[in-house]
Amino acid sequence: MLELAVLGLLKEQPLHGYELKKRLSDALGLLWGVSYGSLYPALRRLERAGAIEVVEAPPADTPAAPMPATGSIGGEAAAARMRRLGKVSRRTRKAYRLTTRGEQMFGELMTSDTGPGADDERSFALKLAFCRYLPVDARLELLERRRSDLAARLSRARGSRSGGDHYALSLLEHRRKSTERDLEWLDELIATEREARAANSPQQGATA
Amino acid sequence: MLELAVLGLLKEQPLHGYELKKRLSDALGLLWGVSYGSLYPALRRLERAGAIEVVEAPPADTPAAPMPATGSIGGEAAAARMRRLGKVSRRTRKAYRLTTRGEQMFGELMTSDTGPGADDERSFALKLAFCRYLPVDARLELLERRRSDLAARLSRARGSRSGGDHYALSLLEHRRKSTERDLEWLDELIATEREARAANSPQQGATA
DNA sequence: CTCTCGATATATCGCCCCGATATATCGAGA
DNA sequence: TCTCGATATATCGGGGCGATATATCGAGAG
Repeated sequence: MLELAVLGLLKEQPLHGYELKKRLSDALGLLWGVSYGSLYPALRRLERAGAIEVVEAPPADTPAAPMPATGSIGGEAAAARMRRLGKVSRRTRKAYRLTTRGEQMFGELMTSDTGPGADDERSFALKLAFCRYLPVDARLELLERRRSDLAARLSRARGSRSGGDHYALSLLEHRRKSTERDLEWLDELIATEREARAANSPQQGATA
Repeated sequence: MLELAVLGLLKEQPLHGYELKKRLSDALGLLWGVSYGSLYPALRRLERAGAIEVVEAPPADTPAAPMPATGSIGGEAAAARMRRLGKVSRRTRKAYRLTTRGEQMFGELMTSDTGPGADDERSFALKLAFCRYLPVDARLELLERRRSDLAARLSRARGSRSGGDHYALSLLEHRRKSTERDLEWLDELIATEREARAANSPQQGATA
């Protein structure tokens, strides 16, 4: 799960742990605030698996690892000043870059079906956030698999006879409605996606 | 989290692990299917903490632990038959009973504020499921705390300017609407609760 | 000028939860 | 008889989380 998030973020550009944490908590903070206690072990796992590799980031004069000027890593000027003063500070800062193996792993994770588990929602939201990296057919498959999962859950919810007090009943009902809304939303997404596919490759309808 | 669920179920009657698992997965399975890998350690923790204690459940002729006839623990007839035949089978079956300390811990867990964390929703749903054991004021506090948490999340969601592609935007928007629905639902619950309180003790409005 | 404070940055620890798996008994039916 | 599914308890590895430790750096207070 976390692996996928990291891989997805690193597809754009190399980043170091702190920045990854911020992006996962803020930008992708739709749901889910990742902790260092999971992030750094995840980075080590990915490194061990050969999916990412360290690039020596720091002082701006290292041409080997050109970090984008878009403030993602600050402090280069300061580091340069220190070096001029004869100090070697260089606080430990490692940036990670996606390898070919990492790209491959990203693709596998994006299309793998972990089955409806506990963090269903997180998992789907994450995949949706990186949906743009998938070919159109894979996008549709992702959306439709989610749709069928939710539909199954809904019919299960409808089937179970109500046991419990007022509060439990109300919660159950609210969640049922909520799932229905989710399905409607998914249907919209699917429709949009189908239109886009039809517009981009209309010959598919004629040849197949 | 799991502790609270176990404690809550044991308030009704003593149960053994397997039955607890079933009830947590089915009856309370609104969300959340607990695994043995968490349940048995949780039982051990609770036992260590003195919140629950083992009652020797099995063969129906043990008057010390009168299990309710409501099929929660089956197999007594079979066990009796075996005993008649001279066999001592007695497959290991331990039922757990809530202690006074356990009742106390339940109260603490129900009213404690873990703050908006990851399993926000689970936690609230769980507390709502056992809401009936709380005094009315505590119920209202529970509902209102949840309301303020959701309201905070909503305003945060509204505040963050949209960054991301079509999919991320759509997801964000959908989740925003979803939270709004949740708030409406909570408001209904709160209103109902207030009416109930007013009906049960109308003098409160006059004396205070 | 110094001192502290908050942001930057990496890393680890213990705890909880989960899925998978092992083990064993028992009733029902092939 | 033999297998299958339900009953029942337990453990293992691994991931995620909150808390915490450590260290540097820029900025503002005194």
